[in-house]
Amino acid sequence: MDRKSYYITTAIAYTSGRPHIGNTYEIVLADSIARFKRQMGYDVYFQTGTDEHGQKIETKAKEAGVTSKDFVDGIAKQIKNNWDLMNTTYDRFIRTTDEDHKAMVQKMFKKLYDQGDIYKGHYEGMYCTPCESFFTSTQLVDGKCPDCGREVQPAKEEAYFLRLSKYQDRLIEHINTHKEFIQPESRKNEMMNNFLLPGLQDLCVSRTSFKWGIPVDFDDRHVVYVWVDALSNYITGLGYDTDGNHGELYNKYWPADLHLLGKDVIRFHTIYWPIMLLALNIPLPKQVFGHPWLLQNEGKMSKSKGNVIYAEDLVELLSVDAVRFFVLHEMPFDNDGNITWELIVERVNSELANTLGNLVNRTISMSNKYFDGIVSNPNVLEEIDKELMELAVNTPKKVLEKMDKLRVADAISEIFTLFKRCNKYIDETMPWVLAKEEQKLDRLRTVLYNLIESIRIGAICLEPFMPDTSKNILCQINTNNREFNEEVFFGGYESGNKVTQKPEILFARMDIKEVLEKVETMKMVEEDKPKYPVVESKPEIGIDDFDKVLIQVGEVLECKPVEGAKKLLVSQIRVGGSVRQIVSGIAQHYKPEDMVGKKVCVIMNLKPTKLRGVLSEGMILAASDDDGNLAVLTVDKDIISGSEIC
RNA sequence: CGCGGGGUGGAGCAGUCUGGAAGCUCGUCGGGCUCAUAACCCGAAGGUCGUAGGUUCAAAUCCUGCCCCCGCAACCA
Repeated sequence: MDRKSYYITTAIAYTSGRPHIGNTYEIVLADSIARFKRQMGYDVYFQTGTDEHGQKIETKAKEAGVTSKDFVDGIAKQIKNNWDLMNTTYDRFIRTTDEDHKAMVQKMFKKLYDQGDIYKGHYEGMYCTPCESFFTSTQLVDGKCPDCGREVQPAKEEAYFLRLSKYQDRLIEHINTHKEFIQPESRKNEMMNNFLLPGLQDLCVSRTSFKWGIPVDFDDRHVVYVWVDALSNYITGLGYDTDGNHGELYNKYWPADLHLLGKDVIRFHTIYWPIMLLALNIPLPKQVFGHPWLLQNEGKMSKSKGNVIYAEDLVELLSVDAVRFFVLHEMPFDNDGNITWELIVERVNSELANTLGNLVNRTISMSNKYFDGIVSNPNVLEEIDKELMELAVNTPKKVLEKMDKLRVADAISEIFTLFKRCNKYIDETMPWVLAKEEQKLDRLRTVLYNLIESIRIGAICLEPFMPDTSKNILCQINTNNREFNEEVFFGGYESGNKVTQKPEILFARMDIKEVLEKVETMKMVEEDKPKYPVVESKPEIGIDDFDKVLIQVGEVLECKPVEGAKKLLVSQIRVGGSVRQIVSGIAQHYKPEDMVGKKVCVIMNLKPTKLRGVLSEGMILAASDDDGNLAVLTVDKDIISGSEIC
């Protein structure tokens, strides 16, 4: 019998910068659902990846002085490393710069154009030339560019449009008849009231203002709008083909069971994407879930606010599972969650160290102390055992119920309720008292067996959320019975097994003061890292271009300030047999007497000019960074004045 | 009157759809226990559920007005 398939995706991450804990949350959330479905016996395909095109990336790459491709290669690697660090089990990491993806997006665009769903038109709006961006009149701030504050002009640009209007009624119908399509429901209302019911404007799906994108193959002045490009990944990654020659994965897994994404991009996934699919005559995904954000102190995380928390830092201080636990447990279903170091430490101490870690530790310790680690079940039950046993058996069911509603945080809480009940059970049964009386040893054995068995069931339930911890616990109690089963019965633990002799601390308690100090230290290290200057790249030149510049070594004979100028020094420089007078803007960095005797590099064939009325016959080469530091170029070894630099 | 979400003991949240004695985690205070990671278990204090009205035998929950916070507003990905 074929197992039921389950296709889950995350939104692909935009490669404009280093991923922070909010990005990491999404992949961990998706991973926990994917793992859970696998545990339930589904044949799961889990896709994630990176969205790598667009103007923003082109600009950022330019600032960094690298090609767009090199830029996204670097970030994509960072993102993938981050996903791997978090122990996520994706099946494919797709990049929108992958050749198979690019080729199919072009075919899709062409097909939509051929059938008339994409048409050529004009985009009109207010244009800001320095920002190379169009804005609607409502976006303008005081009639000026919202980004840079400069004047904007009305402008018109040729562009391709997707006929959203044609499909909007079908989409509204679909949303109304598929209650589960958009989750949580509040997002559905938002989309309906804001966009669908007032009526959709056709979407501009091409750009000519920049080049970093997938070219429209029949009109190469245009590149495909990044969202059209990005959303397509969900089917191109499976081998969808416009001609119907789909890959095996596509036939098996599409339509997707769940698109998981941040609430900020829900519009793209519940309006544009379904309409693209409708136009291509492809079934719609079954569910789109817009998860909330992880916020830090009442504000969205952003680099400009300097309040960004990175997963790598968290993992370094805690552990992968602690971080997974925190983000999964702390994030409510449809409200934004908070993340602060104080909150993290509190949760780790209270839930992981105290409730779970200590429970496992004390139970194993008692087994060793009283029975040399042998856990057996003589079945000397008492009334008091009932509640624990019932709860243990019901926990997997409760987890399933919560997971079916994507209530991941609640699912985890159910598991911890069981662990808390175990702790209480220890106090109720008082094993240390039983141990004192010979005739109560079988009762003691039963109590410990009940605990180990409850821990076993809890640990199995924990696997999707905290895979390492789950495995660790099951190893420590030394059981091979690790199958998740909804209809679990109490007693699956192999009676007579021997638990580990030395229980390992699962989670150490943390001290908030120490943690904050370490965070400070990490921040310092971060700040100590060199800040590379932003240098705009220039067009490629040949060696012949370089040859046009004559640079020679010169020796500074004398140097004095230029009268009336704060920044200028005038130097007499001997270059070979002749002496040149050169004015340089270095007065704030060098004293005149420091310059004398230096062997500097001089551009000789620069057109002479007058600065502050003083003749300058060339230029001294110097390097400067973004913080205003400046250093004059000198030669590494002593070499005779007049030597050419080549 | 653009749209959506939120305002519940000191902190973070659930409960609101389907009205019926206000719940969870942390913190505070008191007690118990000693197997364990100063942990675990029990108990207590602390809330007029943003505010003003309305419906009802009964409202955190339904209706109306107001105040405050946050997000979105479609060429920003």
